[in-house]
Amino acid sequence: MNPLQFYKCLADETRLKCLLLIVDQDELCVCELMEALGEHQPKVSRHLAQLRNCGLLTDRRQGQWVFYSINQALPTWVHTVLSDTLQHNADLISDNLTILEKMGNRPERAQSCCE
Amino acid sequence: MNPLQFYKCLADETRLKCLLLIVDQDELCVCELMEALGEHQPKVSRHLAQLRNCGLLTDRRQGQWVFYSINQALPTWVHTVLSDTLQHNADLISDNLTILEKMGNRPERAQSCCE
DNA sequence: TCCATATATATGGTTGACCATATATATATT
DNA sequence: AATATATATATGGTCAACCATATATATGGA
Repeated sequence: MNPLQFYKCLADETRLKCLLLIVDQDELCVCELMEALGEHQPKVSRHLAQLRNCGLLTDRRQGQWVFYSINQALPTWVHTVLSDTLQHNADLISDNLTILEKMGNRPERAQSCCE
Repeated sequence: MNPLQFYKCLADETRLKCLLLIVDQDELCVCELMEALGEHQPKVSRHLAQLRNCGLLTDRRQGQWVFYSINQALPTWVHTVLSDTLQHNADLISDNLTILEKMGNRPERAQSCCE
């Protein structure tokens, strides 16, 4: 992971919040992120695609939903930077987490075959 | 330190390299950074001013030179991110460090009054 | 067909590059 | 000491490139 590319990914409010929300929640789908952030679907989708193309996120489809999570193959220092940032700036997404928890109709996560 | 502003500062090659070089060398002046990066003076000066205005760097004038260093008042997580980034991506500035070490006429650092 | 998600295009705003110039200090010359 | 010059750094203006957003449309599964 090239640090310059990595920090460019973090240098946008929508992307930064998506990443921190996903770090906190392990896995979120586009509609949950839309709701939590109060942003339109194409905007969220576009930024998630960019984060996936850069290798920061991986996605898995389950029925109609696409769930995004942090790419576990990333080097340790990248995970450290992300969790340090969240830990010391939890207020940045606290409102979004509150909205997420109040959200109705959150998609059920199916167990994957081997869990 | 607002994380978004922080990461915007890191999301430019000139600024990222300036920061990592200064983390490595503790303190550098504009002419040393120009030489190490092979960039023109106004460009380097502009980016350093931005980093100082955001609170990432502090400067001290000594004769004709202005030395920049990391603002020690920054929160710990910021220092951690910077040193982690350098430690795991040393190759990013290794060429620049080589140039710096070969540079002639590097300004002498005066001891401050209390050291 | 409906719902969730992705993509294409156009537009507006931001940012960095570049050049010229300004300021400030040091050194040299008279 | 006064003046001229050199060096180090900062800043203002313009332009082009890039990026984010919005709208509209497309895809793909239930």
